[in-house]
Amino acid sequence: MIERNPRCNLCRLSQYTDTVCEVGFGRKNADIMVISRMPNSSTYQDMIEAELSQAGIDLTRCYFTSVVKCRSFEKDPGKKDIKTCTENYLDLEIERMKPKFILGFGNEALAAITKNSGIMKYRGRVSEARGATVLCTVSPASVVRNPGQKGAWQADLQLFASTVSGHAGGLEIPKMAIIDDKVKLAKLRTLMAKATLLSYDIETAGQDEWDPTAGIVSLAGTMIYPDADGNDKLIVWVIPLDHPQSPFRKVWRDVLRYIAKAFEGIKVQIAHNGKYDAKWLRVSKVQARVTFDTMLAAHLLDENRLKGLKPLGRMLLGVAPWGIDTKDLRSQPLRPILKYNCLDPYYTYHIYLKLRQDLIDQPRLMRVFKLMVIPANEKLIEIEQRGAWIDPEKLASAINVSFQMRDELDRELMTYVPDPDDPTQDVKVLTWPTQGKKAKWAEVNFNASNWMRWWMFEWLEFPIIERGKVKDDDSPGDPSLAEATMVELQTRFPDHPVLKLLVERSKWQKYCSTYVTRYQEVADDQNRIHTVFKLAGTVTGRLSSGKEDEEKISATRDRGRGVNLQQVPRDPFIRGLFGAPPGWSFIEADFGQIEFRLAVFISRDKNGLRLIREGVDVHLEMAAKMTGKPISLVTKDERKAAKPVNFGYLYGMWWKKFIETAKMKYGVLFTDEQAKASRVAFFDMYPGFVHWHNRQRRIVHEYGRVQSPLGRIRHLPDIFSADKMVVQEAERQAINSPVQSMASDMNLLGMILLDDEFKRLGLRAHTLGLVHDAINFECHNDDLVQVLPLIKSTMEHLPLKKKFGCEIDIPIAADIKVGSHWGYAKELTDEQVFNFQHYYHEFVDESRVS
DNA sequence: AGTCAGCGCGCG
DNA sequence: AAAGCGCGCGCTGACT
Repeated sequence: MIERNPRCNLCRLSQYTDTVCEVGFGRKNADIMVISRMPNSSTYQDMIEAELSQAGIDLTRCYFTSVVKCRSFEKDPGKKDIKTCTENYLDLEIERMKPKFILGFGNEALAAITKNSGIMKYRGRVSEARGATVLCTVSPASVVRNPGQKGAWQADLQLFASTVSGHAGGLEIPKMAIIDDKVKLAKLRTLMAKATLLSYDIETAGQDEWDPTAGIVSLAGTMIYPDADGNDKLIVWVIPLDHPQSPFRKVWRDVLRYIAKAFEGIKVQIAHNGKYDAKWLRVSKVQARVTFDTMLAAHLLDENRLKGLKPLGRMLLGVAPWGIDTKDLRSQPLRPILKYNCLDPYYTYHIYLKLRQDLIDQPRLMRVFKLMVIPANEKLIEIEQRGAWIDPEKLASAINVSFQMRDELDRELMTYVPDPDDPTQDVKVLTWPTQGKKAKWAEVNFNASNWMRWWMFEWLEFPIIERGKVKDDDSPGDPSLAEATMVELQTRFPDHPVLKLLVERSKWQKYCSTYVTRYQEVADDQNRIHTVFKLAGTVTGRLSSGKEDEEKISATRDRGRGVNLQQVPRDPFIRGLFGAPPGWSFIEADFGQIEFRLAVFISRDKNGLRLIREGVDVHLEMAAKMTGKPISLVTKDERKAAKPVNFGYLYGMWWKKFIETAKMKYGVLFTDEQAKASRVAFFDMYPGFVHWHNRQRRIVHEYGRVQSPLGRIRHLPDIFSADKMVVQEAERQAINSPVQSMASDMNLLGMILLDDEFKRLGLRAHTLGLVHDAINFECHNDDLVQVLPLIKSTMEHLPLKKKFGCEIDIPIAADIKVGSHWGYAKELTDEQVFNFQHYYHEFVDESRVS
């Protein structure tokens, strides 16, 4: 094959290895090439060989080689090393051997073979490159470090084996019925009316369902219906809709309306990420529902697994990835679109059969699925479609103010910037950095740019306090320009005006870029802002908020409409933009100190139970304990400083981090001794937490997973890692997860029940969104008197015992705020909530009429 | 022009 | 020896 060169010194790695330049080994005319990132240790080589044989690969057909040829434990290969080494060795090996199949391990192998980067994205995909069929997956080192990856890793290798053997897929693909004329459509509708189950999927074109140029390209289903003898029959069908080659291209909306009623009548409606499909279909007047979502079920059963339809198809059904490039479907030929559109719901149906059985085998999870996940999904469809109202006048003025503030700060800062064309004033100006290949002067840029680093640390000569990650080539990381650095510099140079200006500027810059302008870009013609809430976006069961994955792809332009409504700055300048339209009020209902309460509930700490039952402010209590003062003398700042103590130490924070948090978030300084003492004080106050932490550690070490009191499971396979740091991380997650999980499930359940009640009682109130432990509503002013007490009592008395067999023996508090706008909503006392008619005028601005 | 990692910061 | 947890996303700069 190729010669090794023991004197090779083309890259740095040769200096860090015992054996310079180990080339590949194995069969010389092999048709399978296995490429690792560097020459494998015998452990990893054994691991790979064992798995490959297990998957059915004949090892004598293989040639094993690597991207870089020097193995080093001290030094990770950098980009340059990889490039140099590949060009000189691996490229030759591939060229000479001409393998039919290539298996790559790790991101380095992926990059060397396919020029792509991002192994977590590209893993497990079969593609063509270098004249071979290629599959890449994570490296064995990564699997050992994070044992949670093992299952998916084995599935990748099995897929590779089945690709090699040519026996792809365990499912027979049935004939598809293409519904392309009126007669077939009428027949389909008749079958639909009888059907008991439908798995459906749509292909779409256009930015989102409200885009005037948007359309549903095709609708496909896999359907179960009884035949004349009452036996279940399966049919796979697809209707071409808004596509140039479709017979229905001009009447596709009518076609959907024609089948709507039959569709809506089907009892079991299955989809993968069905919220997306349902939203599109509802815009076209088909009230599609999701009674079983395979993505949500897969995620609930194992939150760590890949939950896309294709990976699930590969892992659960053993089918090879299918599909087409979904960009601009209307410019592609129709036929393959229909074919692939059919496969999605067909495979979804088979995944459904498996996952449903898995849930039946785990009744507690099934309960969470049926009582929490599926109803929440239904509510979220409506919440996302309704959107949150933003005040158009306030928004317009906020945009003006934000830009004015930022530009004014820029102008002030510019007085400290030298003129680059006037080197006479100071020779240092000659070091003004360049940018780009043509040695162009860098523009002034007060964001975290290279120019900014020069200006701060060379021109203004501030000391470098903190640096970022060390680079690949061992050069030191970039000097930090984070706010924490600025604050630290401020303590050293309190009189320097630049620091204050910069901290202020970064706030306004963020408002301009991330908030106000974005809000205006995405607001619809009713001044509503829409988000996408994901029920499978977090490992704990919390929702995440933002946009569809597809919308994230284009980086700058066409950024998609989805906005994260869980990170709206608390500053009333921003939060005050959101509200309720005239005639309506905005309500925020949040669970007070919920995570702390639940930690006490779960740990059974006696003192914690007592404090909570007595309604004591735990932060105030901690402040008193830390300062040694009686509660009445504790200042506001001291109480503020106690907050990070409670929340940090609760989840395993160490005192060093406490000092940082206290300084950064609350501007309170602590010495090492005070910090250590605060940690002691915390566990002294809540001794039960120590035992609870230990119990969680014991459970996770034994079972590799923990469960929340409502039944949600967090799998923590990393607990079996050989890396101590990884293990400890998993231990802290085992402590945090059940608490965070239960809190967010309570919030979710509260939302579901309230939304049901509003509908049942005909109250004009809607959920606008969820923020982890809070629910935001809008409510017609005339219905506030009924709605406010309903919200409070529902949230404080959730039927957890009835629904999840979990009896809570501590008080739960829902704090209610009302106002015309979120940022200005005022908190109500219990008396005000339950007798709102007497306080109406205090909280409702009647000059705002609809 | 698009992609990606790293940083930094918004929220609970 | 070293240690909160959970998210999304805009910007920069390097690269293709």
